Amino acid sequence: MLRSLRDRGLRMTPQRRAIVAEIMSAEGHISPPAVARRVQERMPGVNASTVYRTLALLEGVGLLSHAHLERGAEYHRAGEGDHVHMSCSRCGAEDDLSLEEADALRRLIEAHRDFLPDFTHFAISGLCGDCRKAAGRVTA
Amino acid sequence: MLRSLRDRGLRMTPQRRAIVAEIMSAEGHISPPAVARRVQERMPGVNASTVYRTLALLEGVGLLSHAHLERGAEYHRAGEGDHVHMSCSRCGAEDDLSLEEADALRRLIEAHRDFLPDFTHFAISGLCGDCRKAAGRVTA
DNA sequence: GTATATGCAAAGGTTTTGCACAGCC
DNA sequence: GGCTGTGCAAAACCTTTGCATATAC
Repeated sequence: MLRSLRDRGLRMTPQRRAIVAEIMSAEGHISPPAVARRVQERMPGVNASTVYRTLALLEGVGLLSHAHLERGAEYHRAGEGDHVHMSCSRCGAEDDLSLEEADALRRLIEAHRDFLPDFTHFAISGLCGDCRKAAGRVTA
Repeated sequence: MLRSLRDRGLRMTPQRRAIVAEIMSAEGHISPPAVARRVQERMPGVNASTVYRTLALLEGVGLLSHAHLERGAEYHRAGEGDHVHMSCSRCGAEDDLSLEEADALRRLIEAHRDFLPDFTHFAISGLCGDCRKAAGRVTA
């Protein structure tokens, strides 16, 4: 991944190393402010603007992607680990859908519309099993 | 709808009337700052904080819902008109999916997971037909 | 040595909050 | 008249930007 940067005439600075390390070590997604906080713990003085610029840069190169979850944009390693986020609007529980599973959704939409969906970009909101039962009791 | 408020011991003020009117007249979704701007055109002096408080209130009562689109949260009348937003990540084109169409997606997810998705809450990102062809030419 | 990256500071935008006053019921 | 709602002002966030300095290559 360092190579991706070098090939573009970009530099591998200590700050970038730290930011990359933090995102790679974070399982799943992480928000820019969270990245900033964590990086600053290990490397005080790193500025938030550097974090934002680096995240945008790494996304531009294709190393990272961002997705929109309930709390806002979150970054994650691009590629292999991609998956669809499902979050319960009632209790906040999170679950994932593999790309294989999402593929069935994709085909369904393509059958109706001339549109190629990317379900990894926005989360899918809804009710988890437990909350569904609970809500049913209250509402009905 | 005024009744929904009265029944809760809530008051129908001119500001609320204006805010409700603005959202109901807006086809589709509208962001809080946009609501504020429009309301202030007709009723100068209405404060943004009033708009935010009112939107939250109306959502709590069930009159409004908000959805997350590419540009952030947007409010819309709850109920009937609900639909799924699909937006092209390349050109920004928007298209909708009816709830009937979305129902097929729902069933698919329910078949795999114990999760009841609400596709109206987050948009679905992807490539529209035109951009898909265009992107295909470039990438492939 | 030079172009890139960073820190700093400031600004922009959205959203929230505390408080005193106004106004709906 | 009492309690809710509003305006105002301030603050809390998040994010972006301009510029001088530092530094990777």
